[in-house]
Amino acid sequence: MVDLMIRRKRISGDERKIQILRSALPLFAKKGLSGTTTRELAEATGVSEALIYKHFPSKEKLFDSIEAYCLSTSEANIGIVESLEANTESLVRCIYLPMYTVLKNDMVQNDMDDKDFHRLVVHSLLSDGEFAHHFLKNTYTIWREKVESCIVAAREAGDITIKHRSTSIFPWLVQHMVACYAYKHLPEKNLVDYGIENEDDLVDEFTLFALRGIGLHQSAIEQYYHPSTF
Amino acid sequence: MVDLMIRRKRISGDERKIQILRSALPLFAKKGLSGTTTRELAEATGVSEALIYKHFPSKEKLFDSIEAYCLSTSEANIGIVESLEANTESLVRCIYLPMYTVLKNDMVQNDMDDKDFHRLVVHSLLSDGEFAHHFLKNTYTIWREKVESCIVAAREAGDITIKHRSTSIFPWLVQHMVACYAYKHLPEKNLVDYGIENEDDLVDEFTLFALRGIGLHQSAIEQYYHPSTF
DNA sequence: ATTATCTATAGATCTATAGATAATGC
DNA sequence: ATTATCTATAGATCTATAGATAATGC
Repeated sequence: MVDLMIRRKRISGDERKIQILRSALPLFAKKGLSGTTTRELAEATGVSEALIYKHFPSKEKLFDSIEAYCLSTSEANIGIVESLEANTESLVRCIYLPMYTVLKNDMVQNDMDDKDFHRLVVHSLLSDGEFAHHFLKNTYTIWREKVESCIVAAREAGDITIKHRSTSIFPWLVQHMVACYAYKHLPEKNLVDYGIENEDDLVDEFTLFALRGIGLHQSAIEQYYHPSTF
Repeated sequence: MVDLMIRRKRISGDERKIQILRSALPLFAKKGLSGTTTRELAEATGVSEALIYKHFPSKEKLFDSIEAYCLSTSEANIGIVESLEANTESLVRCIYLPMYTVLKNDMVQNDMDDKDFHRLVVHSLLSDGEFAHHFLKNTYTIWREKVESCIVAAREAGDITIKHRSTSIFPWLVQHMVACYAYKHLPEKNLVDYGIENEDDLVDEFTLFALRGIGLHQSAIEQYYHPSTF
């Protein structure tokens, strides 16, 4: 009762705090706030439950901290997008980018962090949507504005001639395509069969569908869509 | 301790069972299996917790029964789709149908059942995906096959000329568009701004985007897309 | 007699805290 | 001396069952 205490390696408070955040993330992502117990959280980090409460006042606050942590560490490929000029070529690149990022990441790697991030977003859709809102804002706002200005430029260049009621709908529709792809790939079970094996071909088809959907002329698509050079 | 027992109106076992299923559905949909307590389930139906266990052996089995109940009562507009001939006009109608169904339902009515159904699907995406799988199969299989055969017919009629790697990808992309629309509208918080107020206009833009994305010629779209007559 | 329903409660588990102990760094 | 960590446990809550009681239908 005295010297049986099993002690882990002692590390600094800040280090341990981040360790807890990191090991709690996949648990909360998969089982949600209510589905994860403090016992599981402690086991995942390899510490006692009491230690978790030294760093976070409650399970809820730990969950909140994880969301904040995720948002702070997610800086999309914004730099690339920001530097693009507003023209038809950039439009093609802008549409290709999220398709490539999401479809290739989710298929190829076992990059569980990406999946868990999406799971947190989906959990948020089932609660108040706050986290989903911040995620969409962080990740997509600049990209969306760029897409819109490129659509305007493409129209001025004569590469789009059909009438649009709104340009802002298109980036959202593209986002919907990739988001739903990601969501449907969260479970192990295969939910969709696109009839396309090759990942690059799938990215192609998603991108071409979207570009046609936006109303970009086939000639412009053929001129500017060369994924091998992106 | 003897005659203080508060008794509800006594109804038949089968009736009560369905009553429990129905009042448990919105709870499970919103808070998930682990987030809903037996106490809440009992209160929602207005019976004791013990009575719930007379009808269902466990909370998990009750949840399973709710999923089964939902699947059994969801018969999409399959009849309409099945009767359509495979041609370009049917393609346009087929794409319009889910857009109209989901976008109008979710926006106009306070038809909470539809939202809760989607919530159950989303919860399923966070677990094993079984329910989502059955939902997709039930609701979309016949529709998907019709869309594919219509695409083939439209190509034969000369209304689609671009090459496709696969026809089966297109119904899925359309499904993704409406599914993600529904998911993003689950929380009260407004997550997306399409820049279009009018619901019919929004259905239009979704549908036209998809039809163009499939590669249907603009002339065919103009010829066949007349939502007011659908 | 059978069925629907309740009260009461056991036993498990979960969240959170109190208080002790060992390692670290000044 | 301060900090990191643990054990032990209180108190709440949750799932599920046992057993009693009242209403129904034959």
